[in-house]
Amino acid sequence: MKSHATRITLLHHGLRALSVDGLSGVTLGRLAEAANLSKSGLFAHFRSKEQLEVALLDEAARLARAQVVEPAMVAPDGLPRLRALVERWLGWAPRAGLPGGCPVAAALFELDDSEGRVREHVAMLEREWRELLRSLVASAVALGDLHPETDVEQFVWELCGIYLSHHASARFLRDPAADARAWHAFDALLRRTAMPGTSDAVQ
Amino acid sequence: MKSHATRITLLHHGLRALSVDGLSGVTLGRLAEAANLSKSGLFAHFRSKEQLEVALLDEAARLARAQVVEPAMVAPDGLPRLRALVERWLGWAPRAGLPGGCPVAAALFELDDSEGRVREHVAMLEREWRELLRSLVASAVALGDLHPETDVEQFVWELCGIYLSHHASARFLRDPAADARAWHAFDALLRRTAMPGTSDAVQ
DNA sequence: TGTAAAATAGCACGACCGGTCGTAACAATG
DNA sequence: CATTGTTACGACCGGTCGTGCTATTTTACA
Repeated sequence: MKSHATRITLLHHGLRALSVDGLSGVTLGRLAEAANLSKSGLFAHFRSKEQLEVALLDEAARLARAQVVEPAMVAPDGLPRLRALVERWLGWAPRAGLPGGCPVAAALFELDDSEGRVREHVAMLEREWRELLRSLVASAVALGDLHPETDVEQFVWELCGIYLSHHASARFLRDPAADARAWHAFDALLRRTAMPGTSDAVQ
Repeated sequence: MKSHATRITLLHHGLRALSVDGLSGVTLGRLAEAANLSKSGLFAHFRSKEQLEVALLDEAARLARAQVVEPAMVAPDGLPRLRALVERWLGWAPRAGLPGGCPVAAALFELDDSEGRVREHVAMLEREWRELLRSLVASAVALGDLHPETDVEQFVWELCGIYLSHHASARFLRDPAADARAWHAFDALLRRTAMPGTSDAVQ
């Protein structure tokens, strides 16, 4: 019982550090100090650095589900729900109380040339996320909010580009217009796939 | 004279390591070993880790200028030149002989929550790069290849999103369709800003 | 309340980190 | 030829890394 509470604390502080410093920036020593625990006490919870990293990524995904996905799911199915999700997705990390940026986005660039379990885990999370996006876009297509021949995969790919560009311009360049740029891009993407005349249809 | 040759070697090996492991993954010890030099011998060239990182980022920019910008500049001014640049930009790092991905793109996500000279240097490089993009887009507008009321800043912002999404899908997800997705997105962006009817004009 | 089990602390390890030291070979310059 | 500055070496600094092993404390339950 006590163990569970301690684990919560560790994941909490670990996720904060992860969002700021990235996977390689989270160290056992610093995390133990932040959680008021000895390094070996911490080590007993996660039997390796690798397992800690996986647990932290899962915690990030759990938080995103709670703060981004679930609230968006109350919106009406179709385009409104997709828009609600994007609304909560862009810049979700600070809004969820994290001091840094989206840990998964950062991991995409930190681990792109690595191998191993952690990379595979990030890949799985990212595939699941894109699958969620695909299902929302597909619903919008099925309900007639988007052109019936919309290339769903392409739509999701470009939406991810908007998210990454927003992350870079908001967090790194600290551009106050980042939100406006992202919405402008998203609206243009919607316009493209909504109007039959200039559609994005597959041949 | 000998000093210069050694420095070239160090930058060469350092840039390779940078593209794979990121800034924090480049260590003095490993770089010295890769360049067959003692750690203190290496230290005589760069008087701190920070200065090494700045030098490596400059080297990456220099390489990009030679492999991406200069070859593209021979294309006719306007849209052809812009297209030529994008052609060489997407996936330029491996094409330039680097074993990993674009060091600057990775740095955007590695340093987004840090402070200091290195971050400022990356910010400068990124600002310069976007300025180059802006000038090419503006030329395409001036020559009538794009709608006269094109929002140049927005165009560049979305183009950067395409680059980042391409980086993520090509390098992390290892999606073979990454190139096709990026070109599809770029073409759609061009179509949007070329056709007066569905333009992206500022009000 | 006694006791087994779980949770945490203490300590040590080998490796590596960025960085400094004194020193020596070498080049260029006066 | 003497001097000076650069380049490189090897040893070493205090610290931190991830990870074991062994106590000791704390908790949960009979």
